[in-house]
Amino acid sequence: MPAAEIQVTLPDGSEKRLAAGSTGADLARAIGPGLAKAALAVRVDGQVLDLARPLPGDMGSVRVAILTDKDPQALDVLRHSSAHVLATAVRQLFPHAKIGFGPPIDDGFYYDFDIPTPFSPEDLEKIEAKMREVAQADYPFVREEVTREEAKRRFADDPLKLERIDDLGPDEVISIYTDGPFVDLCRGPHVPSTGRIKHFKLLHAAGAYWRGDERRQMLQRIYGTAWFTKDDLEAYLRRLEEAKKRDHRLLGRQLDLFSIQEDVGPGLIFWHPKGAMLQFQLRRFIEDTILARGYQLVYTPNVTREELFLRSGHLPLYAANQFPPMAAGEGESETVRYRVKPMNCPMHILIYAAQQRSYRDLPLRLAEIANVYRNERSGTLHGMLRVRGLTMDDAHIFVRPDQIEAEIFQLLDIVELVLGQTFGLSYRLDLATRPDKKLGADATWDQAERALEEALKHRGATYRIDQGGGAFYGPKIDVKFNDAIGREWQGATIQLDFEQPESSPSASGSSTRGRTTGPTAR
RNA sequence: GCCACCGUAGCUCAGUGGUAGAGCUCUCGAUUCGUAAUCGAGCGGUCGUCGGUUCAAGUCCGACCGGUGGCUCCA
Repeated sequence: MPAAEIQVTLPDGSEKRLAAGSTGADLARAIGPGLAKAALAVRVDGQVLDLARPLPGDMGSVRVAILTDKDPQALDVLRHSSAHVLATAVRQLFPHAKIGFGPPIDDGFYYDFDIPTPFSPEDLEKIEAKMREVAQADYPFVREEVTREEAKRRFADDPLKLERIDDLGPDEVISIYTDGPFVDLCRGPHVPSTGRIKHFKLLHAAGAYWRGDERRQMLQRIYGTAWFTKDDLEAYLRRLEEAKKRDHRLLGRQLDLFSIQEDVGPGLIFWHPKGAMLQFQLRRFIEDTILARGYQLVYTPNVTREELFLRSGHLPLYAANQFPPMAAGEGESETVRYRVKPMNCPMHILIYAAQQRSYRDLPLRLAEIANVYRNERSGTLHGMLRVRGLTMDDAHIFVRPDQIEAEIFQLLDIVELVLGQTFGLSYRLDLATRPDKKLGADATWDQAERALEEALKHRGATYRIDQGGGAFYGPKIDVKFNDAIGREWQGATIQLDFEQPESSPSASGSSTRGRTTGPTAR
């Protein structure tokens, strides 16, 4: 027996009674005509829903907020709806385009299309013009719930959507949204109609693998941005312009700090005198910082017999990122393969293992500001922020299990001192857990992941879980920050490794290795 | 690596297959009240590289090198 009335509690604590089956729009109207006009969506017990959805009436009083353009959550809704308008326009101009995903993102939205010929800049202009027509037409966003069979029938010509439908769990509600001529499989919510979307701009097109998987087909992605007011849109576009002026690649040239020479190769940095002085000062600062915290400096070779990286487990799993081997003659006729080092771990472990160690020696903190070379994929290179040759502030700490937490605390302190206090960067912590390609037993991973998470929790740090983002030898805490253009980069990383000490000939089985990489980049 | 776009003077960029250009910088000169940009002149280019098409290629085609944006912030 459904209740004849539903009771809602508004954000200001007041309560309202509505007839059963009333929608968010009904509630807004009941509160006032101004709000009814400004309303975009509702938030019911924390969940954002379409204005046209009936409010749930079967669980007593619900907390309901009417979302307007004042609410940041409403901006996501607007952008999600903008993505649908984009797809609506593309389908009008390119009826054969198959649709992928079209979510809201920070500062905007995108939509992926499977289309034989990629979009040209002129296409984007036409699409944006068509989007304005779609917005002007003020099509309502109509939601319906369908069965799995019905959904498959409706999207029979859209293989990407069919794949998505197959991935939906048996209990999930399948909803589709229609705006004018366009129908999309979509979770929602959306603004009431396309007319609410007024201030937007398409930014650029780019290739993007279906589901981010490079083994799958390449789709054509269109990025755009959308805002509630013209001022917001213009301010955003201005911000992009300003950010361009602060691009380190531009400043590097203007201030004569560094260059990259085609004769030498991509991702390899030449530090000019002024830039080198900056690096010199930074190194001194880092060295002072870590020496004061019980780290000991070491220096190790830049090349090594390949054997070392075989033993450490790097080669099978990391070879794609290492430069190919070079040969050197040794002895009478023998040729031995050498590798440039991409990281220092095996080297530092050799120093640790060079003599008998007692648990009394722990923690042993070995640090090196080292040049390493990695064969990064050409498409990922970017100025000084993604390179093939870099100088890393790298340390390996050999610890007993009961010392792990204290060391992680100190590492996070160093991160805060350098990134936060010294450079004023706001950064984020990610706990990256075991990847598919990995060494070691699950029990070891359980232990390592738990140790990192405990340290984060005890410190009261906020962090996110990066599922499967760990290194092949252990989980890690990644420190990420944004550059002047708003792009995100990985700075420091704190990693736990139970494996390499074990596979190393004389390292103690009870020791564990922590490792940190600082922000010194080259 | 993959997709798109781009590569012309030190920098920013124009340049329907037919004799390589502009602004800024720089050098010199003039002028001045000219507060880094007043006026004039000059310097500066195998048009990324290699090959092809053509009577003729910066322009069209191919390969390569390099750069820019992007490659799950999941229906």
